[in-house]
Amino acid sequence: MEEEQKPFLFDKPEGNFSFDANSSAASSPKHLNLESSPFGKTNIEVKKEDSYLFYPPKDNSSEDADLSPASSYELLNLKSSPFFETNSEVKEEKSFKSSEDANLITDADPGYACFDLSSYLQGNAEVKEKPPSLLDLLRVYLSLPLLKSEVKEEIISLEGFPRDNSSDNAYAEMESQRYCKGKKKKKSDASSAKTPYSSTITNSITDTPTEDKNVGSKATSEGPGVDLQLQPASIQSPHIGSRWRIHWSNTDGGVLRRQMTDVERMVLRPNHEGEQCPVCGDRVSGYHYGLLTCESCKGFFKRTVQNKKQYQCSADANCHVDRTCRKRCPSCRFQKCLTMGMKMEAVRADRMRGGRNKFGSFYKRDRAHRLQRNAMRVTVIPSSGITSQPQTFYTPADHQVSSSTTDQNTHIHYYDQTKVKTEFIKTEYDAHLQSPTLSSSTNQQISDFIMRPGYLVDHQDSIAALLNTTNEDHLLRFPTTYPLAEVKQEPFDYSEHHFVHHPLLEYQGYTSTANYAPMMPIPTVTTAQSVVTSTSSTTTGRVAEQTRTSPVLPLCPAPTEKTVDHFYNSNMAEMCKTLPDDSQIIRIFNAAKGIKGEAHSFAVTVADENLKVIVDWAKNNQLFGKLQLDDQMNLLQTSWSTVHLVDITNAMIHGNLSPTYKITTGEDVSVGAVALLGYRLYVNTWNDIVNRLRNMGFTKFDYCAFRFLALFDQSMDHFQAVSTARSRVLQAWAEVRCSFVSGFMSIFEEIRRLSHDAVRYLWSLQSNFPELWASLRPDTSLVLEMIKTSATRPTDVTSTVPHISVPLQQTTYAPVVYMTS
DNA sequence: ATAGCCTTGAGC
DNA sequence: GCTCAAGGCTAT
Repeated sequence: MEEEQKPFLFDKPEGNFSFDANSSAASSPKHLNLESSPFGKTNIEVKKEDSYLFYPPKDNSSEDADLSPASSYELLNLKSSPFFETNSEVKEEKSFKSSEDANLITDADPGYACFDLSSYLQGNAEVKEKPPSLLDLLRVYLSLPLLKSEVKEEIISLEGFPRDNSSDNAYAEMESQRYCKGKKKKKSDASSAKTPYSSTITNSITDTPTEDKNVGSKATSEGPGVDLQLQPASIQSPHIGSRWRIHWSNTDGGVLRRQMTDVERMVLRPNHEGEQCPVCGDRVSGYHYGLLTCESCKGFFKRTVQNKKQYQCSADANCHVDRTCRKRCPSCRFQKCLTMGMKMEAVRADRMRGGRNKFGSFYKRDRAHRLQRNAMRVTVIPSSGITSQPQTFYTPADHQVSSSTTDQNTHIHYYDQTKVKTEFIKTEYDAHLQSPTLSSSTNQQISDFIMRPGYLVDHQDSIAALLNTTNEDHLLRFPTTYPLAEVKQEPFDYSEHHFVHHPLLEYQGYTSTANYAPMMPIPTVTTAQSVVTSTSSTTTGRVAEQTRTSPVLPLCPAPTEKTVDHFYNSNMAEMCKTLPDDSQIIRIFNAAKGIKGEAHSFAVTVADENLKVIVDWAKNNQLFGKLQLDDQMNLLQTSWSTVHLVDITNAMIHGNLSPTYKITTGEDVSVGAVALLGYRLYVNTWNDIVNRLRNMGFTKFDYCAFRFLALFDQSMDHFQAVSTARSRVLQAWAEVRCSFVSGFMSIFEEIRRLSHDAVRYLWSLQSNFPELWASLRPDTSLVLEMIKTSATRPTDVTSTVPHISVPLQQTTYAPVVYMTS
């Protein structure tokens, strides 16, 4: 056995181990059997030798094993593992609390060994003879290798697009299980445990679902392990709180794994998953009445039309509509449904159920358009591994995207050369379906544009394409939108056109054109405008002319092959792809507001949850990965607060967060107070920053640049990886902004300073308001531990950003109103 | 009234 | 026979 294993040790010092998974299958599924874990019998020997150990699949001859992530022979750092110190003392079976950790171990997984960082955060873990600090756990997490890209590809191939015979079974089961609800989906298949390699995807997906609402609390998931891939929900819901899970399982050959990253989740995402309803931002459930919308807007639209409801807006008919307030003004909600493209005629007068409607071909074409459009920016992950540079595909055929004559099969012909390519297109396509980040203000611009007279009649497909493009497209002023180019050749003048036919016009109560998307220009965006105008030298003076009549055109010049080529090959576009889903921060806020505690607890909970997102994002960055582990830790401790503030700032700019959140104490906490970790003194300053950036036309590119510049904090510029990252970001950013970045940079510096002030403030609570500090549960908050560590470590002379050393001027943190709640 | 889940059935 | 976008049902 030992001889067989040696090849997997590579050139690491040999750490002997003898592990027989078969001999130690735990009898109780609720028990953690350390003895059966790779740590169980190897620990002592490894201690003597080295802490590193490659863990091979237990059965290489298995066909499935070849496809499993086990084939990547992951590296375990046993010394860093939380089991390391405790293991020798736990010779026999050690159990988790079944009540708390039922979600960790499924019935289908006897012998499942699992260590859950979330449990540690909650203080629930049993194995804590010498519990590692939260920072230790972070170190473990960072030290874990990334999964190999082959795994992703195999998963994709099994999900099948187009399906092949080999994937039919899994696919069909997925489909059938879509209709199994809740507990029915729960795995109770004991045979799964007996045949650990029964499913390739089983071994590939270690994602563990957690209810979105359960941020920071006990996960209610069904647990990792066997057959998760057959539960779409497990892949679908990006979840908070479970991302830190690291587990080892008997059933899949003994691989220490980490949670899927956002990127991987995106790659794995099934249709519409993660997409946001263009009306309210909720999760899209499919095409409804002509548009990809959520279930609630579908129902709302149906009820409204079927019952011929007439709503009256009590305000100015321009109420904001999002998931949290969609019930508030049905008038504006319905208006937005129509504006976004829902079709009243798709509601059947005869109420006949089932079957297909006349929009079938529209949906199909729309899908094809999206697919083709997004194929243009496909990045194929080379099978050789994650270190290879992605290759960007670009095809001139995509210039015809959204043309009504586009052959929907074009992409298939073009890309079906290899399975991997085709399948990856699917995931990219899915990922870009109605971008979750399309802000309402952006939508408004779009609707302003499409509602211009004459446009609807001749450009139905174009409208659909336009409406369904990503936020990135619009925010970046890069067209979706070859059809747009056509349109632009004939500048519009509102005064010369009449409104076109629309079902709305025939609907009593909605006959006023005033109910259409308002024609008022959006606030002038001088910076963005000048940048884009200067970029599009090929579009001639027509741009200037259009500036007067359309709020959109000047920001969205007709694309040239050059500009499009530049965009789709730009580094910035690649960087943007790594950003977390915009809805992430919304979910964090919504979930955290339910956590018991006052405003500071709310803020710290939000920060803790977002920190996990930030860590995953950083961990997946190549340059970040080039840093030594200690430097990674230091960098994160320095930069997390700025990244966090940037995230909330971006969400606020684009209207993704409500201004205040009511927490369990009944208090309304402003987003600013949360963003600043409870430091309300500077909330107005921050609000001002938000407004200024909004008025400057803060785009996703800018957000991307801010986030990277925040992570790779200037104070760490003496590291090669950091300085390289910073210069790359600045260069890419300057390219897309045509060097007009100085205004943004000065505001970024303000944000950076604010974030550091906020951290100092929070730390000051420890001495100034010990009770409040204690109420924040510093023992279970990674954020607080980071702050504490930064504050108590020796000052780094190379840093330009002072570490928190002493509580600042106490007057600054006078008891203001922090204690009101 | 809302919104999540369920049933239906034409088209593929 | 499968898909998926219709309508229906029902707990809240």
